Amino acid sequence: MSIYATREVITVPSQPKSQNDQTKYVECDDCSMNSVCQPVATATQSINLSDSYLHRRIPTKTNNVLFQQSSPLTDIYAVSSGTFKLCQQTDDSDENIIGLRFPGELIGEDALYLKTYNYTAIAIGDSSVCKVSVEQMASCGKLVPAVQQNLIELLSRQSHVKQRNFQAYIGKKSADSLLAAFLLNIIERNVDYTGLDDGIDLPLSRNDIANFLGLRRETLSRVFSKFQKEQLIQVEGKKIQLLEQKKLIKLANF
Amino acid sequence: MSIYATREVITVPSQPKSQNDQTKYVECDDCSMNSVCQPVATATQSINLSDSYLHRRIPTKTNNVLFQQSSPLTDIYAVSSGTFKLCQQTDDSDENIIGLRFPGELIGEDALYLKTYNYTAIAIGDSSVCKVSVEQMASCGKLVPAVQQNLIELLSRQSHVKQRNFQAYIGKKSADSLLAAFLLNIIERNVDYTGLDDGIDLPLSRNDIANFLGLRRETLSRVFSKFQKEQLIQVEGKKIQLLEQKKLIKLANF
DNA sequence: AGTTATACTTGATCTAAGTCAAACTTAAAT
DNA sequence: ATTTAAGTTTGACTTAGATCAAGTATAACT
Repeated sequence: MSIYATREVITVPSQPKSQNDQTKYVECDDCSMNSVCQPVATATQSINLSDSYLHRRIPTKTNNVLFQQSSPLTDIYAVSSGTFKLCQQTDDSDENIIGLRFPGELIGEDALYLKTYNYTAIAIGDSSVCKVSVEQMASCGKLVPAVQQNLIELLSRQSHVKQRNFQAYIGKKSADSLLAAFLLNIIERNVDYTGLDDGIDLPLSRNDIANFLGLRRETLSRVFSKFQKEQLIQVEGKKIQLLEQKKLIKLANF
Repeated sequence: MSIYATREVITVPSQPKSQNDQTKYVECDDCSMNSVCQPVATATQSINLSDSYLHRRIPTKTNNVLFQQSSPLTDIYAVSSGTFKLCQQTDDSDENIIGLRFPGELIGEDALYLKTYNYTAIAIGDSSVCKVSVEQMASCGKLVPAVQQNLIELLSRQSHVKQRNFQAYIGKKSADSLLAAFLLNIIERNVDYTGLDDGIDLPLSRNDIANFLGLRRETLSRVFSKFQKEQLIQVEGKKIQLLEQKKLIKLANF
């Protein structure tokens, strides 16, 4: 019944394939989905259940779509490298970015309740994802309670990430505090999963960032310029370094 | 080991106790936590496991604290009537409202991952909650996989609520759109759980609403006045009726 | 390379929200 | 019931961000 029944499972090693591959993958140990990926020990045996419902590190090119809004739930995903944007179409046919997902974070888990996806998920920059078949995992869960226990922790973790995201932006209105909060939120989420603590490599355009934060691109541009002039950040194309995290935290009034 | 081991279980009927009790309780059928509250059928028996880990409809007076930020996780809660605010202390010792919870919604579920609560939960107006002991539910879960399956759905549902909340405010900056989004978000959440579709009875002060939305109380007051003059809403004290939902939706640019 | 399109930045005005101050309204206290 | 305090609304002025417009940089195309 699963539409993936005949598709080959892509197995990729935990470390980058070659020394030329500069892609920063999240370590499996640091990934949200880890708890449902690892071999599960039962009373009598330790088996790698995950192979039966898991596709690891599927390469996903820029602008590839993981799933479309309103389509029925089949899989939930974890980002293993790159970035994804979650979009909804507005009435005036503008694309609206309603969330971002970074390595180690889940995509589509809220559809477990809804049964259909509530947004379209699109790769920005070349990325990769791990994918679990909901149907197949459910079967395994009936056999092995630990799989379910792990899924519970995973969902709670994602719930916490969402709470943090919400807190980051609610109640902030000035352009300075919004951008500071945005940069810190991204850093925070990347520290959790990749260990980097002051560098961002974000393939989002200024336009998309402005759209997401509810600012005009001109205003965002001015704040970027100001932050650079004040030596709070250092920008080289899409790479952003935070030079003065403490001052940014003050600006974001965390 | 549970600190609640000696506390009496409060059992309250699903309907209000007397005809004088005007409190609007969420119906158990409509509650987030329903899936872990109802009797669970196993192969050989149908038992009401819930009594062993569940306290139903505990009355909670205004300003009562469910738990303090940073204290260790013991229970997760569902609001059965009233409203709760989730707060964090800022460095300058201001109270910061970082979320609201309405009947049928969960509180503290993100601590399943964290193991400690990440905010302080306070009743605004007389309220009541249902409470599950995490430790005791976990034991039951090992015996009865259905308990865990239900918890998974519950967490996914809450994840969806949080996504909707985030979407409601992200990218909105004008005072008009923020207030419209706020009112619609609350109505939406109350429709899900109580079936009312255009009335709000919100014990939050204007000051708290302004704080939450990142507006000044003067600005919020002006927008309230404007919305009333334009016949979009009707206000009587803490009761708010939405007269023109379509216009409000346009304002909130949903 | 040179052209065209797209993305980003900077400047000059205008408008919406912040700030400060005072009046009014509702709730609490004696 | 009267006083006091807390919450809310309205007005006058200032400031931050939107808007409109032009310019520069970067990427894509032939």
